[in-house]
Amino acid sequence: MTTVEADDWLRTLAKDGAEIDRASTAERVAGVLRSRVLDGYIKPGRQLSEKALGEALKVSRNTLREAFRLLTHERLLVHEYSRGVFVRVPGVADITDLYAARRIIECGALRRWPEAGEARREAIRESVRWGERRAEEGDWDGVGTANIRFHRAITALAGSARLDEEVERLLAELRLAFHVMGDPEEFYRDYLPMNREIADFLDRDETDRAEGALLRYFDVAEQHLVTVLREQ
Amino acid sequence: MTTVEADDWLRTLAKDGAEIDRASTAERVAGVLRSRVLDGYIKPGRQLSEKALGEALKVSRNTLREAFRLLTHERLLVHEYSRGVFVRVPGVADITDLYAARRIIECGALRRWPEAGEARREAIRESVRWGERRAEEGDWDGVGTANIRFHRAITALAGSARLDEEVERLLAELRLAFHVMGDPEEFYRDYLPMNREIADFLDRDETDRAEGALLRYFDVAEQHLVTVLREQ
DNA sequence: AAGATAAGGATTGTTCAACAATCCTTCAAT
DNA sequence: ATTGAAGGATTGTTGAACAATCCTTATCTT
Repeated sequence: MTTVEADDWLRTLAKDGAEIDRASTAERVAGVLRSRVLDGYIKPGRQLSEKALGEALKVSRNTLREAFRLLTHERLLVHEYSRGVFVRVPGVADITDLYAARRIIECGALRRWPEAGEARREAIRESVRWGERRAEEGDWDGVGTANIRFHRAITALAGSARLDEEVERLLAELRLAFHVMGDPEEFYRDYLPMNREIADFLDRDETDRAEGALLRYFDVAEQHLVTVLREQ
Repeated sequence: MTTVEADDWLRTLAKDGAEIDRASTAERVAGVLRSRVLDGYIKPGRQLSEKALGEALKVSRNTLREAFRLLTHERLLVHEYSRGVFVRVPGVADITDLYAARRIIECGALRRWPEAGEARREAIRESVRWGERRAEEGDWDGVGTANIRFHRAITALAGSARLDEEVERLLAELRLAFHVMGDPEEFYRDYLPMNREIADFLDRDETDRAEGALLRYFDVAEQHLVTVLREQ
């Protein structure tokens, strides 16, 4: 190991550390809240009181308000004038809209399979294999994560960072819906074989049939969510 | 005019007024800044000083910071730790990504033409007619606005509010690029006939040919923007 | 002349306290 | 049961203060 090599990895590490330290407190708070909302610790409908949260997180109300503003654009929180900030409760209309958007984006991206590079293609296959392994071990959280990775990988076929970002937002909102509906295990179990079907069609370059299968997935998933939400 | 009817229009009017008054100062400031950035009054690259802007708009620095947080997610502003907030300067990579995203979304939405309602179809036609009238009167700002309406109308074929919102963001970012490049008159003049072509294909239900024309528009427009930005 | 270092000034990031505005809850009157 | 008033809690905004960071300028060294 020469000095030049040592300099390289040290420089990389120093750069990573610098990026971490340069996040403002408001951004850090937003990150903590985002995680807590997405993992279901803070449930949909819950009010985020400035006073209580400011004391708990030991930050000032102004800093907290900045963090809230960062999160409302992600549609995870709803800001109501004079009433406060709440975790969004997705309704049936939200689900319908989310799936309408996903159909356009993900089916459009899927059509890019013929010109996609091998890394992007492999990401789709790997997410399916990973989900199947998780299912064999009964790790349903892992299956859910694999499903998200599958859909991210489809979107990534388009090669647009902005599209990836928007799909992240859509998927995050869908996670709120899961928290409303409770245990999503049977949700994921049924759809893993559909992901396998889509990936197999793609591997045979049968893009039209893959798109048809993806649309069927969206139809079934949406119907399932809408039905469950209607029962709440 | 019966009392029932009178109650209806009064109630509607009172509701409109209530919505207007319930915007917080931070949101109002964000709206003012958004408009100023989009119409090019505040140019890409300009720093928005909290001190100067707070004095000019007669709001406190804390309120201004909230407004900034609202705008950074729209990708109009860039927030740099300890250095301040700047109007984003789009580069070539941004343009490439913007058009990659638009190809997926707008072409995907265009495919929904066969099942679209008449109102949505008419919005596309009307935006083209409107642009042609603006061009006859030499109103190039109006032509630019009509072009934006055309693309909004295409997106609206998908019937998703979230998609509409995302395309608004993409189009807003593109307007920043126009401000970098200067007078966009010749940009719009050349593309008005392409919009007409697309609308005519749609009216004949030749959706594939319309999509082909839309892709050609994206290719030419992107190339034009990239070329001009490279010269700056 | 070019590069490095230090100092000073300006701006940003955060906190705190205060007050106004608004909402929500409770209680009393009808 | 409904309405109105009062009180309490929370949100929205302001301004001052201080710490942290960056940028500019001046000085020193090579």
